[in-house]
Amino acid sequence: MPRAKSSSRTELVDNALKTFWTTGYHVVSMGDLVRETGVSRGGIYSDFAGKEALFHACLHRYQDRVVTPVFAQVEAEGAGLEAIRGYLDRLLARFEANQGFGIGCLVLNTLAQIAPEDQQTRALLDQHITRLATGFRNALTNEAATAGGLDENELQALTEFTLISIHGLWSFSRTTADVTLLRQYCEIFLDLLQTRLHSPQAQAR
Amino acid sequence: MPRAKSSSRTELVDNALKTFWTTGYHVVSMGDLVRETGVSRGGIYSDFAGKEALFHACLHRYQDRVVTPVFAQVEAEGAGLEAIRGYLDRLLARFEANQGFGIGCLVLNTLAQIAPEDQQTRALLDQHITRLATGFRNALTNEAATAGGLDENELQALTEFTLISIHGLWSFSRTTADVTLLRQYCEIFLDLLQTRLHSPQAQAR
DNA sequence: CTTGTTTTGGAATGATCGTTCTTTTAGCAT
DNA sequence: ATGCTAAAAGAACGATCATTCCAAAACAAG
Repeated sequence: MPRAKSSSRTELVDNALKTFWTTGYHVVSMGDLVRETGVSRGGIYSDFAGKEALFHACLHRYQDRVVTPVFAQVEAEGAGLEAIRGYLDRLLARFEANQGFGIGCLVLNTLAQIAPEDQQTRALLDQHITRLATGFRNALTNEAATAGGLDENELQALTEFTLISIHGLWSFSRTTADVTLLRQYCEIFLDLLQTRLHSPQAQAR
Repeated sequence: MPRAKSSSRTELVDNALKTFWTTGYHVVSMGDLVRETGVSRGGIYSDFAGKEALFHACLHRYQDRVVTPVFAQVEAEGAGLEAIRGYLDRLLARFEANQGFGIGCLVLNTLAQIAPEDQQTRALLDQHITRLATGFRNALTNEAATAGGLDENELQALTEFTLISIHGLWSFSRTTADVTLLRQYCEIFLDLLQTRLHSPQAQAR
């Protein structure tokens, strides 16, 4: 009969996630992971095929533990612009909770440092980005519907605009300790969405 | 009497820059650099203290060879919104010239993957971001002056907004091969700047 | 307590890293 | 041509990497 594991393996992934997130995949060594997780080399390799497999597990855990809590409301049925505002508020609160420079988003950090030939990891990152895009499109579509609706092209453009803005927010959060700047950005961004969604004539070019 | 070097060392840095840019600092090995630059290990170490010193030289070269050609017009005296539009056009043209996913900006890529304790590299990256911020503020200030002027706070907010938008553009360019999306984003972004700079009443909250 | 099984901690391993060093090659002055 | 000097090439080095393996500890069952 299998014995219960003394240290739950959810902790292993949680601690590995934190280490990968703050330090970056390539910089983290197995020795670092052993030290930070408190699990021996044998223990890690008994549950994961290797460093990369553990990292992939961390990417999934990141989705569940980090992304879902702040993003689920945007994905919810009936979500609108208020849901997007709430998402940004939660991001800003998270930025504020940390001191000093931010550590950014694990997915976007990884995207900037994976080897070009690492298709498997890239696929996982693409999944994350697709998830965000789908969520934002959901909220934007709902919001536009309350104001008479927008054509598909404009909706797609606003979805991409939102996605790119979020990329910028995460990227820039790594360079500043001043959350006020990020908050100002979010205000301008939300104003723009509000205008584009509710005053479609304003977007004529 | 010293002999003239057979292969100019500007080529060494140029080729190393390309390698670091496409592959990322930590993934690139000295063996890769030897192969990609055509310069032997001895040759590299005779000119640079090590891998990190060579990389720092590449960051400087990146400024001269990549950033300055597309950004100098924004930094020029009298630059305005047109200069920012031109900068974006040159970025988009660069995206379009490449096929497949983009490789992003060397500075922003590096920012996402340096070890937390690498203060020296971080300082170089901060210099780049400060340069961009200063350039954008220059152009935005000039442009606002033609329309009656904006207060310092609003100008600062627009500068940061521009900076964050550029971060988003570079980051997202790594995830898509469709330059049309990036172009749409730029259009919306420029519209926003135009509105904020020339219709200050629109920004009342 | 004893036995059988599982997990653990860390030594061992082969590969690869950044760096150094030695040998070979090539250029210039005499 | 010859001797001198400096650069080029890559072999060699120690350190460190991810991974494997094994002996010892910890637990469950009898």
